[in-house]
Amino acid sequence: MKAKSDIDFEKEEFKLILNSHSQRITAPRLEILSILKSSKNPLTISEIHSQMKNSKTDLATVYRTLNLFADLKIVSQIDFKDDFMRYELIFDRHHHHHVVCRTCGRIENVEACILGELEKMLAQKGYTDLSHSLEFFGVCESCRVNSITSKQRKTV
Amino acid sequence: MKAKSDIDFEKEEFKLILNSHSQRITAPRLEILSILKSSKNPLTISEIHSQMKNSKTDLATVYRTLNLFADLKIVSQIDFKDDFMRYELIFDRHHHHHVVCRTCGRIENVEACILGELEKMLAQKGYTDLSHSLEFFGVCESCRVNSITSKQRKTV
DNA sequence: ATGGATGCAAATGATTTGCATGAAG
DNA sequence: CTTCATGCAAATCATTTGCATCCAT
Repeated sequence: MKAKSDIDFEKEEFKLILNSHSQRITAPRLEILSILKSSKNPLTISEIHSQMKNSKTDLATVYRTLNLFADLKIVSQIDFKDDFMRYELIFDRHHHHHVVCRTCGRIENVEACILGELEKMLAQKGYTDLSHSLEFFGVCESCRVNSITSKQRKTV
Repeated sequence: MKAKSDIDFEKEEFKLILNSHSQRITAPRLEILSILKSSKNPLTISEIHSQMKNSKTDLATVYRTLNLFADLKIVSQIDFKDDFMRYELIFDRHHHHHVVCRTCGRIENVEACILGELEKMLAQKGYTDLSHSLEFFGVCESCRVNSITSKQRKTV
């Protein structure tokens, strides 16, 4: 559990971020930042919305806020090829990618990124302002084990 | 322009593909395969639909067909973070990625792929059945030049 | 005060689905 | 002749938008 001073500190940090982008400081914005900060994984809009204490905040506000944050590059938008966009804080974490288990959906970070060379190649071709998106998909160890177990069960 | 014998050959190829997956050979399926084969870039559903001669083919059929092809791994589904999925034939091309110009939308292939090492690392962590998606975004040379030109125009 | 943020409700638009019919094997 | 694909129309569902009100500055 967080101590009160930590909460205050966090709040000040969020206010600074909003101020530095000339954006108004409002309760929904602070709460959304706090939810994102305390999550290890990228979150969907409805996950964020359902974690809000102030339950009268409208879904539309959550959408508008995260679009704003994405434009300001406060969050990154992540696409796991299901029906939902996911959002993750950018500041205070370094660039990374994700592995998503195709079976249980668990998400792990992949810290390594060796795409510098590829981007260099593209820069030589004349591209500027380069970015990339990279996601991995697979079946994690525990899901593999479970699936083997259940196959054995079937054959018995 | 394609010679008749080429068209026949292509058609036979498509029939073989469908047969090998125990899928029925129908006019919409053959036509969609042909459109995909003749395109250099991944296509959206509505691009495919509007290129169909047999204009009574329903959009729903195009959706169903491409979902089927994706399940069978005849096409790959590509996500450029706009509102549309794109589809590209897998067979007869080797694995590659894309650069999308953020300004004009032009798409170029990126043949190099150096992700083998990263996937190996994930395999050691216990992941199986690995795949990845990788897309680059940037501003292409001609768009950069145009934008500089128009800035100069403004300052004059 | 006043411009921007929010809540509410309605619109949008890509994708999916139910069902009756028609074609493929 | 039976299974499965298609056309048509309606439904779904994430996301966006218009507008009146409220709040941060």
